[in-house]
Amino acid sequence: MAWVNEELSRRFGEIATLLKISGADRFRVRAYERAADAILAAPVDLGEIERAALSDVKGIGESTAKKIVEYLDTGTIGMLEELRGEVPAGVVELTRIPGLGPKTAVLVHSQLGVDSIAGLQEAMDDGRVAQLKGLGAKTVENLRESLRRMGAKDTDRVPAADAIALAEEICARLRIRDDIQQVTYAGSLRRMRETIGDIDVLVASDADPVPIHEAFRALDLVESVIAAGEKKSSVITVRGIQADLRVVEPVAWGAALQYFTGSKAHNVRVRERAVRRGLLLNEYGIFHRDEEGQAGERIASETEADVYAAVDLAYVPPAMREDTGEVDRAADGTLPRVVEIADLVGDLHGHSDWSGDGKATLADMVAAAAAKGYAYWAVTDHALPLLPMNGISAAQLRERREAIRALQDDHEMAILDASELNIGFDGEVDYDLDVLLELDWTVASVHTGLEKGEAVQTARILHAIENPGVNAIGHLTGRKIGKRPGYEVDLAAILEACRETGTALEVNASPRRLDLSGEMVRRAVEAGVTLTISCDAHSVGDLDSMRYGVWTAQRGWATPADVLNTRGVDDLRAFVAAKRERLL
DNA sequence: GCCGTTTTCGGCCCGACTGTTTTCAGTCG
Repeated sequence: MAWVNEELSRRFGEIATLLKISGADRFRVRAYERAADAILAAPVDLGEIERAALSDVKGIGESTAKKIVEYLDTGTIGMLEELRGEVPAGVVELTRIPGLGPKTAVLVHSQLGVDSIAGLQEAMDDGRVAQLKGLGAKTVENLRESLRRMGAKDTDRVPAADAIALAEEICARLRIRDDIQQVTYAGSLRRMRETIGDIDVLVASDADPVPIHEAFRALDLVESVIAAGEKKSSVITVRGIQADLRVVEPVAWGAALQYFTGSKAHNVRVRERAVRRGLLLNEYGIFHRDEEGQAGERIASETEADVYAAVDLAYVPPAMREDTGEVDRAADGTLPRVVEIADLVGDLHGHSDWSGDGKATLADMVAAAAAKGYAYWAVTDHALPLLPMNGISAAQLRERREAIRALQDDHEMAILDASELNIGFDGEVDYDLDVLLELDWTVASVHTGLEKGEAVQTARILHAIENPGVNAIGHLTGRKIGKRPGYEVDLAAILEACRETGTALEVNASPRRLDLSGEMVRRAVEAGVTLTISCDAHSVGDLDSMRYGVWTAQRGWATPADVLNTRGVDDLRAFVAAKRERLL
């Protein structure tokens, strides 16, 4: 049976949305939103566990547990079906327009009978919307702009890979000002979510913030201004990505950074702890409350660690701030020490121009990897015959081996004689076993037949895992963020096979891939599977991507012990040898 | 609807900005 959590989470999220439009109590709405989050974050398949244990999951109470059981038994949730009957689908669609929330959606529906975006356009054109109480000409103009923008792109989120350079450019433009002490980007980009909705830039300045905001809004990267206040500016950049600026005093830097990094759900958790302690937490610091509950004396604000400590929490790395249990673990001192970039001593997936798609020579790639201070770097050029365009034959592989030997004399770093194998339709890989056993390391990946279904993909990958000459599975789902979704796999079965055989799973650090995803990393860690974090570099510049893989691994709570390339070259060779001994 | 250093009921995070208001509701993050 397939993992049921995602579908369940979607349904509870839909209940929350429909309840909100129906005007339900906001705390009840939030309870359903939290249930949806809790279900998505659960590290176990809710379809598989004891039903009595469902309400043990934080955020799932008696009522939610009942609905989960109902879904498992019947495939539907009665309450959701009823709500769908009450709220027209078109009204839900209206709330997808930025600036138009549930209140306005209900207003235009009840007063004007509008139940679609097309209907809204019409009602705006003939002036009926502007006549409604609380709405006016300016609101209509803003809604038109939102709709125009929505029509121009197919999604409101962009791959983080597309936003990173722009965010760094904005920061660099501001950093040159001498009235600015600190500047960084925060938000979902700092948490390394794989797609982002906007870029959040934070500035610390002890000067007048107004000129800083003016300068930000006047950047030539800015296409239009959405909001222009004294403390906050919002703009649309030339690439269509929204960017927000907040300017705070240097003393509030830590509190503002914590606040502005999010996630929203994480911040709510932390602020709830503050409330229970009679404190107030906002973007300016953590404060005692006076008799009226207003902010009194400031307790902490200068660093994020100070803020967490003030509510008795260990520091939480940004990538873990998603309200998936990290606050409770930070409270009782059991938050895992997640892997950091400094823990990595090697990179186990990279290409030279021996591969058809490699952009740099073996010598250049090796030199660049050595400059990172690595103990080892695996050159995993593509293989033949399964990848005709880019692969190399067994004979070329042996030729390359001579080149590696020659280079090795110049480097302390071990150059691992390795290969990225292709997983064929039946799970076979390119080289014969005797050729595989001559190699130091192999990673096997799917490059063809991406359109095939879950059963086929799972079977071919499981077969590759059983091969004693395969040491890791590369980019497990084949996704390209923002371009194509990954194919489906039975992750539970693959994790089990990896653990049984001593095969690693790769966290591909290319910002276009991030494959495994953070969620899948979490499940792999739970299952006790060994991970690798590798750049899959095709150029010298790609070797800088390691941080994205590390942050993705952090999102899945991976510790140094979970990651093979935190270990020295002897341990790495032992890992390879252990699988061969087990299966041969 | 969920939950507990406020523990089985009474609370539930916090602030900025806009537009339409004349004191604030709606939206967003």
